[in-house]
Amino acid sequence: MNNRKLSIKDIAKELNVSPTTISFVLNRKGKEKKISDEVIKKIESYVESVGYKPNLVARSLRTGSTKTLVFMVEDIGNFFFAKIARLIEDIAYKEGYKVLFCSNENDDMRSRELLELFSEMQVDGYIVIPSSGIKNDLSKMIKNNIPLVLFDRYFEDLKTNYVIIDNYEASKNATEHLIENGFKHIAFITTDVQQVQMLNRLKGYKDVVIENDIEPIVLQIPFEETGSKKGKRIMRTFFKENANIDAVFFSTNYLTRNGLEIIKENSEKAALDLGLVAFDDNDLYRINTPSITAIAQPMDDIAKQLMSIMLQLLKKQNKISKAIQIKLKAELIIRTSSLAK
Amino acid sequence: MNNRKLSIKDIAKELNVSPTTISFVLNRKGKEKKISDEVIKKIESYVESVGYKPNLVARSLRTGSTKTLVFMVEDIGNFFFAKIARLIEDIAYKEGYKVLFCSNENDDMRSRELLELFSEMQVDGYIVIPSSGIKNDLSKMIKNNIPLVLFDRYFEDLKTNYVIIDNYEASKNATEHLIENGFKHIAFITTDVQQVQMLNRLKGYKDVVIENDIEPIVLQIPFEETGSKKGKRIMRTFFKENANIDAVFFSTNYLTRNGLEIIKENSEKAALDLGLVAFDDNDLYRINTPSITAIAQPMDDIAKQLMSIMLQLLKKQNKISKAIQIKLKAELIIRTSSLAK
DNA sequence: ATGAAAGCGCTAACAA
DNA sequence: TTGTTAGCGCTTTCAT
Repeated sequence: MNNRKLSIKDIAKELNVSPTTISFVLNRKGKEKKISDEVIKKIESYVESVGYKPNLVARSLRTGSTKTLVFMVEDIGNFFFAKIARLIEDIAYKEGYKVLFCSNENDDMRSRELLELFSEMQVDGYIVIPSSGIKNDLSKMIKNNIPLVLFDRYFEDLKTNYVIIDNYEASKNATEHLIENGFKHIAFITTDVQQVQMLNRLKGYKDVVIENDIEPIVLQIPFEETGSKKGKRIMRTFFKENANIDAVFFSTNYLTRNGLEIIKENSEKAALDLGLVAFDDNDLYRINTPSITAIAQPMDDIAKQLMSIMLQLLKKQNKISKAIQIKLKAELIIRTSSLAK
Repeated sequence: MNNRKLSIKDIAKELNVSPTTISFVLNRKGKEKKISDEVIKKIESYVESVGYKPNLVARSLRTGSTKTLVFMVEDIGNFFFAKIARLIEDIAYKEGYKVLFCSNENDDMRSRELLELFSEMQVDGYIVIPSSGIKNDLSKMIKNNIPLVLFDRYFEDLKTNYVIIDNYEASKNATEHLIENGFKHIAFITTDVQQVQMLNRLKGYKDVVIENDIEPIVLQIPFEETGSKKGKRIMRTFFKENANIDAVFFSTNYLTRNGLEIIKENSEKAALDLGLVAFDDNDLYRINTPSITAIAQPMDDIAKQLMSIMLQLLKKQNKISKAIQIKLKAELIIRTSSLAK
């Protein structure tokens, strides 16, 4: 019933060897440091038998590295982010890193607080979806040569590493697809946030629609209201005032959810007749009636690229090289909701 | 361009005070330790001006507490777990704790590795969904008085803190509801894992069905096959061999997803005629056609209770009291999928 | 009202 | 081939 945890010192005393030797053996540097097989065996078997576990906090203090990464998104409860988180987790642990997930609520203050906290925690690297007002904070991190990779969005005038998808093209493809299927009054429902990824989605839609001599019909819901009663009211009014709409393109997943609900309120029949495309796929779109056409981001690839960049940064600290910027293609998964009626 | 981070020592030298004094001031013990206002102000403003940030690793080594919790679930990418994670995160950060999320894949080896890692990291507490073979590991933790709360499931013969829902009752209610709506051949689709929560769901179904002189129709898919092609084949065969089924009760969310897909393969019409209840709610069930009746776990409450227990444990270490065990009620959200056809 | 000094558990440069 | 020793940056007891 010895309560206090064993330390290297205790073991050293017990075995009549120095802490150094034990440290070497434990870190598998035994051979390298030419510790005799006999001693190695003695230490290993003793350590095994008493179930000694090293204290990582002490090691981190000494080495300056915590082997911990941060993964910061808007909301870790969101389907898309949760899935990416899972993929990141897998890769990170395989490489010997733990990862702290956190949600910044797309809020600058919160982002700042979190970044500060993690900096105090001495985490080794950051994978983040930036809220729109933290460019300066990120810029400082970059100057201090802290491993940082953005994703989902970025700042045009900030030389950061990032992994994004080609939102413009994805949006164009989806809009073209709707037009090809005979829809003439295509609404685009989005938020009013001024983030590159959202603006590019909007632009993709607009460009195609105008090119085809179709009038854009855009609804921009205030960001704070995307989930609220008021937001729903705004959508309801929008549909009422634009009764001629024959297709809807939702720019992000929570808008799809709320939008579909409102569309169904009126009549299930109407819902079936409407052309439909959603940005971001969901497991359940496949089994919906009608199954919902969606733009699927390549989550596996995003996670892989993020971690590949991160691991590179982690290795060659200091050697400042230019930013790695990766743009991936999203896939339009055509299901029945967007086919000619 | 001073690269190295400032330490308390540096500041002490600069201001001609001792590290002790600074530590007191930084930890808001200035008043308590009767440091003069003048010195307090001097230190605070200097610290502010140079942007000094304490090193939490060093603090943890010294204090023995990392202010970090672990939240371990099957798969953090799963809708239900991700939502709870988000709620836990909120509460934890408010209380000054960070939380490490991780997925154990319901695998004992992986669970063990993770627990070991976190123990080495000196985390302060554990909130976990246990895989079935780690009872002994948990038992050891409890003996060592490590703050631990289980959820979703537990071991009958292990005196742990836990938060669960009344699966038996939830399942009974759902089954009764289907019977009341005139369904006579109700299938129950589940996995073959021998976990309390799953067994209770099965039992709830069976008891009600037998009580009503209805023959149970149960499909238990091997756990490893729940997502695989083989699993789908098993389901397909099951539906073919039990053509008289008029309602299906899915015991968990991934089974619902795959099951619905298979049901729809044959005919969308058939899918509409089938009575349907799913364990665990999903945002999209509401907007499905038909909207899907689901058993919703009280996620908010689960998160609150988990953290409330955890915070209690964290406070009164050592004082071994008896296990806190909480059973919450799930809610049957009746939508159209389960109504009399 | 403030400071000196020890020590948390580990690693690594240097010594032997 | 192994040991001595000095810290990593902080907190806290004890002294003044």
